[in-house]
Amino acid sequence: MNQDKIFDVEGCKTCGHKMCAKKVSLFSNLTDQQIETVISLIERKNYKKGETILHTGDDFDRLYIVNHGSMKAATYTEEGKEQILYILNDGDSLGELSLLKKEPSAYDLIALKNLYLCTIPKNRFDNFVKLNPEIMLSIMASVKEKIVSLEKLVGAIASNDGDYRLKFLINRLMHQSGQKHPQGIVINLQLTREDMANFVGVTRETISRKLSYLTEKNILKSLENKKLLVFDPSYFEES
Amino acid sequence: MNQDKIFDVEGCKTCGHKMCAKKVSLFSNLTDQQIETVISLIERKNYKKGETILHTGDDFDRLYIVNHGSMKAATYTEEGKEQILYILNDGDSLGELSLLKKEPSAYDLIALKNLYLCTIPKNRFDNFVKLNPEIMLSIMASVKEKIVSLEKLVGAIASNDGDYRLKFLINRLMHQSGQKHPQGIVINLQLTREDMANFVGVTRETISRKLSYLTEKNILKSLENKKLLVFDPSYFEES
DNA sequence: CCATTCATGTGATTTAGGTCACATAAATGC
DNA sequence: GCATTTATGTGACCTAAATCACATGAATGG
Repeated sequence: MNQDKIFDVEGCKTCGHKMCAKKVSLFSNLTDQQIETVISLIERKNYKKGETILHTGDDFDRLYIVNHGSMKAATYTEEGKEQILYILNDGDSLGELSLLKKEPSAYDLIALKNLYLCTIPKNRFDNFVKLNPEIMLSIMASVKEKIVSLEKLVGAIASNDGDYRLKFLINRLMHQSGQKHPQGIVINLQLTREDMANFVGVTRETISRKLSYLTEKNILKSLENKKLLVFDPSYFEES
Repeated sequence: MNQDKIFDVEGCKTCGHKMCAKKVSLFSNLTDQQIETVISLIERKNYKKGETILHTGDDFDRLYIVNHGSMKAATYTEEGKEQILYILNDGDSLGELSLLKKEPSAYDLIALKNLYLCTIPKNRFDNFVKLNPEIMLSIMASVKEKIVSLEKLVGAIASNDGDYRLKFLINRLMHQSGQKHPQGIVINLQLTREDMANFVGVTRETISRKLSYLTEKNILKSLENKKLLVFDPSYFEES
């Protein structure tokens, strides 16, 4: 069987044998009927860890939905330093605004883990929206979430305080993808230290040192496979 | 005549004796008929420099449109440091997403100059959108602009490079509100050094020093009334 | 119009985090 | 399973900008 690049996902890893579009917040308010239609519009692909899904400048003409896995959206400075703007995981979507018009992508999309990705081509989605304008509200909610998340990121980075930036990062990751664990909360996005650094605007050395410190203090520790186990989530909650 | 707080703007300062809603990008695609309707929904108020229009936590249940003047939207860190997220001037709007639902404001809105402000209460605007759904496209365009602008701000601040942050700031201000001048481009937003600092996440001292340096190099100079005259705009263009 | 507040410029000092350098460890591919 | 690449930890050093301090200048309000 050709597992090379494209294959048909039998179903989502979490809920069984259907793309569980309902857990995608963008689709959470649709009727079962509408969900069926949405599912029929979807194209599925999978990507291996590290693979680039879309390059800066390529046509951004799809709605991207992470079925299972994680990916980052990143820009690059003139000197080549990566800036991660979004980290997406199960159920997250990107490109709601590609509805407007096809445009060259402002970022690279890169898989952080093996990725089961669903996309809906712009023209199909446009069509669906025309026939089901109620979804506009969900789209706006999703876009609003992105704005709020960017506003908070600006605030965290502008603080110029490494400890605060890291706190913000862990807090964000916990809420976005934290899973219960007997000893606390596990973050399993398979981010490298460099990814973390490139999200909050510090160097990998700084992340490394600060994580060492937090490990020493028994606030968290790293597990196999780039997982992070947070013993004391409250340490990262905004005070 | 009571000029205290509320008064009826006869018309916009720029184009004569009508609120020139057409120059508001949000309304740029509406028919004259629709524009008339929009105008009928507007409430007008004016504010003096420094006045707070809305406090963090107050109901954010209006669409705000700057008719004439400028204002900032700012959040505050735990230690009380201000972070400016948006600087709005003539024709700019804020609160397109208040369409979704009334929510406590995440920021303070504060007038930077004497401000002629138009607002449309949520329920009226909701109603208009229902009857004129085409405007959704303009709303999304406006929201998209905000996202792009935030993404760029993140990149600029995350660079951790003071010179670059300032370059970004001046570049942004030039494009947003720059006016032609025989010797270059004038920025007339009446931002204090501290405002500039609080937008790009540095201290006022740093802004002060870097502006002194640029003045020495004849790249810009400050004029009366907190105006900035940029002699060499190309210096600030992204390379 | 004067007094007080607020904004700005600039020096001196401190410091967090960047940079460079290297050793070790983990992952990957043939 | 070994070799090469990629990721990580940590020390030493350096630098840009924060901080502190103060003088001057501009704006504001009674």
